[in-house]
Amino acid sequence: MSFHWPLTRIEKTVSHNGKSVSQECAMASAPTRIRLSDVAAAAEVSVATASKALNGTGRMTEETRRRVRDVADALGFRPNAMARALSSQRSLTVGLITNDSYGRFTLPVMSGLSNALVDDGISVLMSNVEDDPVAARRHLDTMLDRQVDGLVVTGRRIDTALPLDLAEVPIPVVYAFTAAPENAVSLTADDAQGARLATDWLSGLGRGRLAHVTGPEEFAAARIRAAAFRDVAGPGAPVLHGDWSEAWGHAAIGRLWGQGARPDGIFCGSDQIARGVVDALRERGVDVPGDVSIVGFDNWSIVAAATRPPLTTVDMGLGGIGREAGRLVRALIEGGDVAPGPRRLPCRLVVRDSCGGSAPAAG
Amino acid sequence: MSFHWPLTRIEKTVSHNGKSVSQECAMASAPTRIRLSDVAAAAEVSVATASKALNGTGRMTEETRRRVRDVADALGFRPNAMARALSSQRSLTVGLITNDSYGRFTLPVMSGLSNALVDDGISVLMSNVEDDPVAARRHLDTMLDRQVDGLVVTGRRIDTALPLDLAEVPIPVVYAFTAAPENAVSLTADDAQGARLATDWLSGLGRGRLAHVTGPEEFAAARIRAAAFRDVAGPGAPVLHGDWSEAWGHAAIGRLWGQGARPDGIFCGSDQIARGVVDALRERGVDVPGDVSIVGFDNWSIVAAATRPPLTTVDMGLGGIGREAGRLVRALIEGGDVAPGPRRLPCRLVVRDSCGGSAPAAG
DNA sequence: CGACTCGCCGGAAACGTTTACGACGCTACC
DNA sequence: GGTAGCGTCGTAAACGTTTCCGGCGAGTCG
Repeated sequence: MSFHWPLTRIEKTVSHNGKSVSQECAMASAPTRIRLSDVAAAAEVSVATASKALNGTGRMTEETRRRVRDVADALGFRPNAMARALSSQRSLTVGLITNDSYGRFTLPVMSGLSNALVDDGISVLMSNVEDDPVAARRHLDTMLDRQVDGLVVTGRRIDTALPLDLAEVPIPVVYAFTAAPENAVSLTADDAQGARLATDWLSGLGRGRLAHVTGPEEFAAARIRAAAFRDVAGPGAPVLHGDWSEAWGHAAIGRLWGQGARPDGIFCGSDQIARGVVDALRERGVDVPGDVSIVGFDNWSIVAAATRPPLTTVDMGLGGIGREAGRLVRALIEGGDVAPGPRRLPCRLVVRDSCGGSAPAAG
Repeated sequence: MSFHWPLTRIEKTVSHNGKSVSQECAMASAPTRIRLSDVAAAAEVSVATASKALNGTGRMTEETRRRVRDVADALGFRPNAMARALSSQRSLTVGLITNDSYGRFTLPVMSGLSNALVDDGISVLMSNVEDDPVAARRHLDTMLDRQVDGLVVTGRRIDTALPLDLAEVPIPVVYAFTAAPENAVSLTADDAQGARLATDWLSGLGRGRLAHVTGPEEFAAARIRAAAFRDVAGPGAPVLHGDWSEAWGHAAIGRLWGQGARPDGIFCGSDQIARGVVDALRERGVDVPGDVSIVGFDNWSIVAAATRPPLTTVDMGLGGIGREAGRLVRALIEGGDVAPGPRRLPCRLVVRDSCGGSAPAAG
């Protein structure tokens, strides 16, 4: 049921002290929002009862409750969130802080988060703090002034922490897709499972000489994925660390081919790397996916789809991470006990054309 | 001055009815925020005076005002935004609605917006409404419940409108970088100026046979840029409309070269198109920037920097658009008279390597 | 038939600000 | 010295909810 501003006059029947007064409020020019007291008056109950009726609290005849609800619906009543917040000491608001200036990771997370919370009437207060601690502190303070009930922190990539110390913040904090303190509630993609998914897919297609081209070894995600890759592909399978760029993907092919290693399946640590790899192979006259199958990571569709051929890649489900962050922060706010520590959400494989074949034999 | 939670005990000196009572509130476990009444008590004035002192309203001795301010600082007082909102009927909050799921355009805008507003204590409530009108309505209603003072609407590209009718919304709306109703306050990049910048740059480098490869003609931005391009390059200069993709840039080169037209300067409607163009030229053995100079549009650094050679491109200043949107929405909220209609903010050229040469002769 | 119980509902006090209005003390002038 | 006038500050009523607690009606049992 959606709310529309009252464009007509509204009859308020106020019954007070036994005598019933009918008054009319003209709202041609400045439409006043319906207040709870208006609903109460129209339903001929007290404000207290109206509040309880609508919130499902308190005890009263089912008939009364229904009547209040019907009246509220008819009048298009929507509670004033400010008043509600002031009174209940809960703002029904969570803050989302990010340092991902491009939004590539953050926006899907924020979207999942806000969708997970909007049905509870919770909205998301967002701000982007570059890497300036002072500005970050100012944004955080503004959120705290606004009595946010919880905080979600996200970032541009795992391993780059925000310039903020949230240890003393008096509200629940959930870290999503960013570096988190040891004992915090945090959420990331399951890199190991994602890497296995990719590697299994390659070997399922009959690719036996696998290689992994990925980001810097300092990144936990890169290390975890590399380890999972070796679990499947064998301890001797080559793993090349570089940076997260196309240029590195390009260079890595030069290095592999220069060494005479000729993998027939390459799992890449990001779609950008994969794109560099595919381009380098094409330039060398190596056919993808004929000669070599490629799997990327991120499912950054703008890159994955523009690559020729379009990339088969691992999707981290950022939206899902956002939704789960919403669930967790809500649980924490409501006082539920949520075990601290990292949580990993499964990735899924998005199949496009860069691997050839169809499903692996095993199905 | 940043706010830190009080970790020590706080002496409150309450003077009431002439007699002064000193009481102590222990806050070892649950730190209570300092309220205005605490400040007032400590400064030995009334709550009203304290409020006026801190807000710079009302009249009082400069000494009193300073004393209250000093006490507030010392106590680390931060006003409760909910109470303030309820009382003053202004939530000090603006909503940002987008339908840009990737965040490529939206996040810079939101960042500029929130930075423009944070110093006034205004924060940004954000939500991403895909293209579902029902969900969009729900998000909007939640924001209105929260009494947002204004709304900024942004999108993934000019010309795709949000599935929302904001005509009846009782608060100011500013459209930033998205399709807007005729008489609304809206903000976009100055496409004509940006296109002239690019084209001038190319001819300044001595390129005389210019072409323009851009997005669909249905997009106003594409039409405007094309017109500006022809203003500079001459009415006969070829303009090729396609979609906003790399593939189209690639294909466009095939078409141009197939026709025997051999431009020596190409202005592209997006960095993605430019990338396709550059790749296609390389594949044909045409040297960029030796034989042909390329200019892109968007300064999407992740694409522009990954292209070989890195793209010289037009930056639309999305952050600036966000900041200006903040200024405008604040002005509207404060009742200032802002002329309706579209506003265009200047673009700037970011010079990388895809044009060769250095600055044009004219400087 | 009266008292006790129980369930439904209402009165009123919060929540922490802002702000209209009025009181009070001071100076200055007649 | 009384009073007008001005400038400071305090009292109290908002803002729109939630929630504690108590009253009051009806039903039941002695």
